[in-house]
Amino acid sequence: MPVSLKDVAEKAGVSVATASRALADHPRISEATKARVRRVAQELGYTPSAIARSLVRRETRTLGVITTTVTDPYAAEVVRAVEDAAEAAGYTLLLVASHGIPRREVTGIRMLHERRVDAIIVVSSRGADLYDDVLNTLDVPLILINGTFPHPNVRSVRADNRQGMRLATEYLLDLGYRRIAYIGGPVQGRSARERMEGYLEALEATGVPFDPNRVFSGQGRPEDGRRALRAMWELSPRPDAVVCYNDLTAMGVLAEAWRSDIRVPEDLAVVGFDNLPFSELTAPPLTTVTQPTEEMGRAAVALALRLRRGDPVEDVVYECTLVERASAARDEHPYP
Amino acid sequence: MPVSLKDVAEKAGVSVATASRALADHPRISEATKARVRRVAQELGYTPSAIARSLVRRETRTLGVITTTVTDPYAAEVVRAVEDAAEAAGYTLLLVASHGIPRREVTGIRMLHERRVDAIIVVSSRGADLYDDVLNTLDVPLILINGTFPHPNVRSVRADNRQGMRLATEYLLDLGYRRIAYIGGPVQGRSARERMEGYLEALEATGVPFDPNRVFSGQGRPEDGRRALRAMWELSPRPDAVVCYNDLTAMGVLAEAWRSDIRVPEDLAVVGFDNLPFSELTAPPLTTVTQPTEEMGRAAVALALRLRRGDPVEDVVYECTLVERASAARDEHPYP
DNA sequence: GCCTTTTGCGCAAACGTTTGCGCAATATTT
DNA sequence: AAATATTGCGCAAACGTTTGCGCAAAAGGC
Repeated sequence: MPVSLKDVAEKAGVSVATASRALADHPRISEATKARVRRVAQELGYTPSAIARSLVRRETRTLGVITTTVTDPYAAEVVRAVEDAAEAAGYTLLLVASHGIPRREVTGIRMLHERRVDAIIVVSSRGADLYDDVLNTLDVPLILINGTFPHPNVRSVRADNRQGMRLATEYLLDLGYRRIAYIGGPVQGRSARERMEGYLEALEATGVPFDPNRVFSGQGRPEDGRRALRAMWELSPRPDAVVCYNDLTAMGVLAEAWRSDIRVPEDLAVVGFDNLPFSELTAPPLTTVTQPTEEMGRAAVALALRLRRGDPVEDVVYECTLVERASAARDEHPYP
Repeated sequence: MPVSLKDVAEKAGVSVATASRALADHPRISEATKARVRRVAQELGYTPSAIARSLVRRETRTLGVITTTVTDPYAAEVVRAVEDAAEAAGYTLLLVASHGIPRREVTGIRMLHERRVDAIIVVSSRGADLYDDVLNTLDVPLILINGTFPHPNVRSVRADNRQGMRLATEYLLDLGYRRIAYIGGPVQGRSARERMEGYLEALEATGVPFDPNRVFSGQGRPEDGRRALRAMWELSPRPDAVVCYNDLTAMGVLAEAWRSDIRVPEDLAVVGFDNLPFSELTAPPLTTVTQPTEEMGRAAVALALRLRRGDPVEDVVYECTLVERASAARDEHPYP
C-alpha cells in the first residue's frame, strides 16, 4: 500500500538509484529528470522511509531523552530546551520516562540504543551509579544534564548548584536574616548534595553558626515544603527565613504558610531554586535562583552531536543567578 | 563496530536465521542452541537493531505525539498519561512540539510519518483545518485529544468541555453569585468555543441575564487572567465571581488579585479549568474542573492501536467533574 | 577529427533483521 | 521394517533506501 521509491522510479521511467539521487538533488542528475521524478513523487504521495534510510546511513537523526516525568515543571523546561535545540539541528526526540526509578534509566538507555538513537540525553539522573554495566556494552554518546559519570562516552552539562544555593543564602544573610532554615532534596541526587553545600558555605563565609535543627529533609515535592514548615514552626526560636531545595518545595511552604496565616515575608522569608514559570504567580511571588535552561539544552545537544562525531568535547557548567521577588524582603526583616 | 546478529551467529556456529529464532524463543529451535546463542549474544554485548526489525516487520512500535509544548502543564499531564499507556503496551514516544503554530502540526505529522510511527496522537490541535492535504496522501491512524476531524483514519478522545464549564458556572450560581464574569481561551481552538457555550448555557438555565461586558478574551495564559482582572475591576458593578478558560488564566487572576489586595473569594470568587497539579497550591487553593487525563491517555493509545489493526473504533468523550476548593466560598458570598 | 573530460544514468551491494520454505535427521506409528 | 510425523536447522528473499563504481554518450580541447 505505501508507495516506495521503486514505484516512483518505475513511473518516472528511471532506476531507483536515479530516483533517489534526483530527490536528493544530486548534481549529476539532469534538471529534466529531477523535475520529472519530483513530480511523480508528488503525484504518488511518496514519503521516504526514514527507517530504511537510517539502516543504510547508520544514523537516525533521533536523540533519546530520559526524564523522570514531564509533569515535573523543571524537567519539562529542559526537555523543551532540548527539543528546540534538537529541532534546529534537524533531530527528533524519542522520549522515555524513568519515573525517578534508577533501574528504569538503565532499561531506558538499553531500549533507546536498540532504536539506534544517535545520542542519549538524561535529564536529572538518579541512577548513574548503575551505568557501569550498560556503558561497557553499548557505545552511544551519553549526555547527563545535572549529573556526571566518568566515562569516555559521557559528558555532562550542569548548573553550578553550590554557587547558586550560596547565592540564595547570602542574599538572605545580606538582608539581615540570621536564622535561616534549609529544606533539602532527594539524597540520591548529586544536586541535592551540592545545594546543601552551598547553603553551608554561605553560612560559614558569613560567620553565622550552623544549626542542624534548622535543616529538614525532603524530596523536592510541595508536600515536603508543607511538612517542613509545620515542623520548623515548632522550633524556638523560629527561623526567620527558609531556603528550599527547589521551587516546588518552596511552593509547598507558601501554600502551608497561607493556610496557617503565617505571613511571607514578614514572619518568614522564602527562597526557592529553579525559577519555574509559576514562581512569579505565587502569593507572594517567589524569590528564587535561576539556571540558563535554554542554553543548557542547546549545550546538551551540541555536546551530544560533537561526541558522536568524535570531536573533542568538554563538560560545561553554568553559573546561576538570583531573581529577586517579594518572598524575601529588603526592608521589613526584623534586623536593621 | 556495533555487533550484529551475523557476528553472534558466526561465533555460535549457526546461521543468522537460527540465531534470530533462538533469540526469539522459537519452538523449533533446540534448547541447547537457544542457550548457546543467548550466551554468545550476551558475551558479545549484542543489541538487536530495532530499525532493521522495523523495516521487515513494517511496524516501529513507536507512537508519534504532537504537543504545543511540554511546558504547558496541561499538555504535560496528558503526555505523561499517553507515555504511561504507551509504555504499558510496549510502545515508545516520538515527541514533536508544534509551539501552537498550526502549520507545524502538519509538518510534524509529515515527519512522524516519514519515521513510520505506528500512529500519531495530537494533543490539543490548533491546525486540524489544515489536515486535508496531508491526510489524503498518508494513511496513518491519527488520534486527536481534544479535537475532532471527520476522516476514516482519525478518531478523537476528548473531555466534555461544555458540560464541564456548565458545571463550574452552575456551581457559582448555586452558591449565590450572580455577576459572573468569563475569561475566554484561544479562539482557534474548539475547546474554547465549547467552554464558552457551557458558561452561557448555565446562565440561561438559571435565568441569569448574560452581560457581554463581563466576558474577556484571552489565550489561556496567566497574563490574560491578570489583564482581565484589571479590566473587570473597572466595571460597575464589579463582578462577584469569574470563571476562567483554564487554570493558568485563573492563576493569573489570583496573582493579580494578590497584588491589588483584592480578596479571594470575599471580593471575587475564582474558578478554573484543568485541575493542574499546582492548583491546590495557590492562595487560596483553586476550585476547578477536572478531566480524567489518565484515562484519556489510555484511551488515546488504545484507539490508536485498534485503528491501526483495522478494528472498529468509536470516538470517546469523558465527563468532567468539579473539585471544590477555597477560591469560591459556600458561606461568605454576598447573597443569602 | 582524435583524445580527454564531463554529464547522465544504471547495476548491484550493502545496511541488519525476519520468515516462508525446503531438507535432512531423528522419532513415532503401524 | 516401512511409512509417517516431528524436530532442528539453513537458504534466500524481502523490507526500502543509499552509494561506489562502471559505462556510454555528449561536450570540450587541440
